[in-house]
Order: sequence, then structure tokens, then C-alpha cells
Amino acid sequence: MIRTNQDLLTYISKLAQNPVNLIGSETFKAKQSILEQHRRYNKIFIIQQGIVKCYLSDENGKSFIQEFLGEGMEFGELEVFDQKPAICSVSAVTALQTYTVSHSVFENLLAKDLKFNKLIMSALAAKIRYKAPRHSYQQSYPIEENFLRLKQVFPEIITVLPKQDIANYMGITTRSLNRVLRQLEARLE
Amino acid sequence: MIRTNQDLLTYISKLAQNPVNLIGSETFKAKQSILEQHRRYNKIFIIQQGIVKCYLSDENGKSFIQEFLGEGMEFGELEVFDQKPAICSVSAVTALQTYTVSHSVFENLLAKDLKFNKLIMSALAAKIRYKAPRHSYQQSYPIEENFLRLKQVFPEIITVLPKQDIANYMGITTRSLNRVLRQLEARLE
DNA sequence: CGCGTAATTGAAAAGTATCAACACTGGTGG
DNA sequence: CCACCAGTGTTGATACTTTTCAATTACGCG
Repeated sequence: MIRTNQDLLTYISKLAQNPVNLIGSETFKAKQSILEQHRRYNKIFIIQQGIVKCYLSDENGKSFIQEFLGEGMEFGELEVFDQKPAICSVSAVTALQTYTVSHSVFENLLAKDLKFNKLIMSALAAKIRYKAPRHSYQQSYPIEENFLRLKQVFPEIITVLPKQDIANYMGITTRSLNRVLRQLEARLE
Repeated sequence: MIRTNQDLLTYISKLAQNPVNLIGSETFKAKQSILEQHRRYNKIFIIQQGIVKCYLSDENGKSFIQEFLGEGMEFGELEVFDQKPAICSVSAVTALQTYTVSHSVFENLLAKDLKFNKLIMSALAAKIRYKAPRHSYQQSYPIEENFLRLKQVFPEIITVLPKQDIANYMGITTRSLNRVLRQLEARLE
């Protein structure tokens, strides 16, 4: 559920050691907003340490969490390929440290560094591969089953993430989440 | 809703004209199955003409349509990057003509042909960009609103696609789809 | 201590699925 | 030419799930 990409992290770390590559870094506090939907940015981020959430929010104030990203995951990269504004808002869940790469440097790396190119290509593919079954599951199964599936891949979920985030990730209300949690507890007695 | 990619189609058409590039082609009849979930394949497809549906099916026989792909859209490409079996089943909705590129040729093109590389990278980015709001909308809004949105981008939807496909795309039952259609009609009188 | 944010819960309303019966259509074989 | 069949579409009744709304409690922090 919180996704990582060690290969990319290792590689970008190496690149960052050489100042020639123009790779920057930034830090953010927990809850700080990093990207906002519909706005334009000129750099991409790769997470060095920490967790972010990517989410869409609509007119009614509802928000839907697309994914949680951890070490080695990149974000803000889609905007390089199509010159459109950001689709997602991104904000830090924990304290966060990132590498940053400007669009121009990023494009240059993609063109000149075949290994980097492959890593990014794979990272994009992984994002697609991840989304497909998630959307399908969430629509096809009852909440309880979806929650249990979550808990299986991320047992500490309840203690680490606020209920509201969990609900937004599952696409439900906190009321529904609470009901399910209660029923699960009741069944254990 | 039925997505296309003219840039990629134009480019692959040019490449295919030169036999050196080893680009093949295949045709399928409507309703024919092309890829099956969980199986491995060694080539990717780019649609020359026609429409396919990509879908996941589960143990209970339910199936969920991820997306409809039209001219210039590629599929079967994710498996090149991570050596995993297919996530989606793909089958032809209409009669279909495709270009085919073996994994090895595809990798070679990615490495040697920067323009092709960029086109594929953009195509992957577009797939991610497309999925995000769709998942969000479908979970956050009532069926009626989602249907109207669909009809807006694809007015002929009801005449072109079977109800079952529409329902599977929306993640609902045909019963619910029918109820909404009826209510919408009733409101017009 | 007191404030704001997050969490909890019940009751009612809205939305959706399930199930089962029936209608329509195009094609096939007698 | 008709009878039948399979696939697709339609509909009502009912049960279930989820949201909405509103009230209350718990918690962390300056």
C-alpha cells in the first residue's frame, strides 16, 4: 500500500553525489503541502525518506487518495511528458526528504542516461500496474473485505494513518469505516 | 472514453513500412480474446484500427473494464518492464487490426530510437493520468452523474456498446444502469 | 486549562445489489 | 415458414449497504 522503489533511490543517490548532475534536495514537514492540483511546476521529486499522499479533491471538498508513496517513489513526473498541469495534490504524511530534479535536467537524463530512462519507464509501468486491480477491487468487493486486504499488506495502518486518510483511500466515509472496524472487533469476542 | 494516440500510430506506421524494423501485424474478429490475465506473452500490440476492452475478472465471474482503447493505443507493454504476467485480459470489441512488436524488438527500439522512447513514455504517462480521476469520480459520485459524464464524452455509447460492458466499465450492475436510464428518460417528459 | 482537530455513534434517508420473471432479437434447424 | 434457442435487455420487489446528518466524546498541544 505504501509503495517504494529501491532501485530508483539507489540510482538517484549516486547521481546526486556528483554536483554536475544538478540534482537538488528539499525537506518538508509532516502535513505540508507539496504540489497542488491544477497548478504547474517545473521539477519532479524523488522521495529519499518519508511518506506522501497523492490525492484529488473536488468542488464538494471530498478528497480521494490515489496512493501513498514511500522511499524511491517519484512524483510530479507526469507533467514533463504532456505539459499539462498537475492531476494530483501531494502532501507530506510524515517528515519528508526528497531529491528534486528540474524538468530540463530530467529530460536531459532521460535522453542521455539509458539506465535512468529504464528506471523511470519501469516506475511508470509499476504505477499503472498498481492502479488497475485497486480500482477493480474497491468497486467489486464490500468494504470489510477491502479493509482486510489493506490490513494484510500494511498491518500498522490504523496506528499510522488517520482514519480520514484511510477512508479517503478506500473511497468511503469515516462512518462506514468505523462500522466495519466495530463489526470486526465484535466478531473476535 | 475510447482513447486514441495519433502520434504513436503515425510513427509506428512509418516504422512498419521498413521491413528491417521487424514490425508485424495481426487481425482479430469482434469479441475475440487477445490477451488473458495471468498469462505471459512476448509481444506488444498497437491498434491500427478498431476498439478493444481491457478488463479484470475475478473468481466470482464479475469483470471490471479498465479502459477501452482505440487507434494508436498500445497494450501488452507493461510486461516488458517488469517480467510479470499480464494484469488485464484484452479482447476485441470491434473487428481489429494491430501492429505487433516482439519484446526484444520493442526494447531495442526504446534504446535506439529516442523519438519512439518519448512516445511510449508519454503513452504510459497518459494512461496514469487517465486512470486517476476516473477512479476518484466513480467512487465519489452517484451513478447518474457518472453516466452523464460518460455520455458527454461519448454520446453514442448506448448504441455502440452492450449494456453489460457499460455497466462493467462503471463498476455497477446492469439493473442499476437500467434504472438510471429510465429515470433520465422520465425526467425529459 | 481550553481550543481545535480527530474519532465515535445512532437514526433516518438514499443508493445499490440481488433475485426472479419476462420481453426482444437474430439465427438455426426441422 | 415456423419453432426454438441463446444471448441480451427490461423490470419489480425486496434486502442490504452506505451515506448523511447531528450530537457527543477523546485526544494532543500551546
